[in-house]
Amino acid sequence: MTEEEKFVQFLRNAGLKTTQARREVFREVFSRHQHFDADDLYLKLKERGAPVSRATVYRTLTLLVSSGLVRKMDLGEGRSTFEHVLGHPHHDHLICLKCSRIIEFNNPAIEELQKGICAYYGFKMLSHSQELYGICESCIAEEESDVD
Amino acid sequence: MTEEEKFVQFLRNAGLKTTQARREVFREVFSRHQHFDADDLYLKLKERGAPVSRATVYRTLTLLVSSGLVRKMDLGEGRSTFEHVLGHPHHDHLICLKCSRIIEFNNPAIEELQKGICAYYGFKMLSHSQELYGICESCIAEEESDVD
DNA sequence: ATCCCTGCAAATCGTTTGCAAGAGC
DNA sequence: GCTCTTGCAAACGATTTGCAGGGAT
Repeated sequence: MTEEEKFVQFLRNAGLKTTQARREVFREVFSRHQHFDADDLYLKLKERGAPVSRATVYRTLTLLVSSGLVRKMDLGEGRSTFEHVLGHPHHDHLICLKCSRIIEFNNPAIEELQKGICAYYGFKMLSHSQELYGICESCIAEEESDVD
Repeated sequence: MTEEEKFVQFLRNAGLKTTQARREVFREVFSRHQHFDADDLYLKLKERGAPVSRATVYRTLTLLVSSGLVRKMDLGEGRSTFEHVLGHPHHDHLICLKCSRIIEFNNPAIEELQKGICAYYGFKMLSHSQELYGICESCIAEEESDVD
């Protein structure tokens, strides 16, 4: 079953309708393989001639998150960041404070340690987020050459 | 040097003034040993008879963060969370999604692994945040007894 | 047909800011 | 006294929502 079929199925199960606007948002989300925010999506849809109101973009993103096809993250800075889940197994982020680049990483050893911490506190972990903030390799190189 | 003296010194160095309002906010922040948000502070100050406007609470929190005496965190849910640094060496959080309780933990092994990840990507880490979301021990117990 | 959806604009919420009056040095 | 501060209210930016008209089943 394709991701789009899964979404349609999700809508059907929830007694919701498969509308043109929802399809457009869906396609825009799945055409990207980087992180994005609601406004990125809104602007891209408008620019590509499939305008959907901001309200609908937000409403559809909420549905996509409920369906489990999209992940919503809070990487600081007010707005929420999203990414689709397909081909994106769980990972955490390195976030460059200069250029805002986001690098994904996955470290099973850390995940194991997290489980141990939860066990210690009798805590049942449902999800986690881990962001390392700093300066990425290319920005460091830039800083070194630039003598501004 | 006490924390308050450090704050006064910070203000002085920056050519800023040590006002009554700033002292009040400072004291309220340092009288707490849990996490809080700007509005908690605003309300507590008003209730305790040392009212300071919300604007000033926000402005002073910004100063406290710049001075390094207070840490600002984004634990999701819109508002920012703060905590003072005194006696609070670096730590991460377990956050209960039912009762909002926050448990602090510190795991040097994880920190080491993070450093390794950064080294791998040539990334210079300046700070990090790690939050494990789930259900805390007491809420689990409650769920088991309650048959609602 | 029925009920769900959409766009719009107004409403929210946390936070920031311009401005005129007031307090620190 | 000069300058930094404050409180107020308006401004903000992201997100949500009420409503009336328009589509999907």
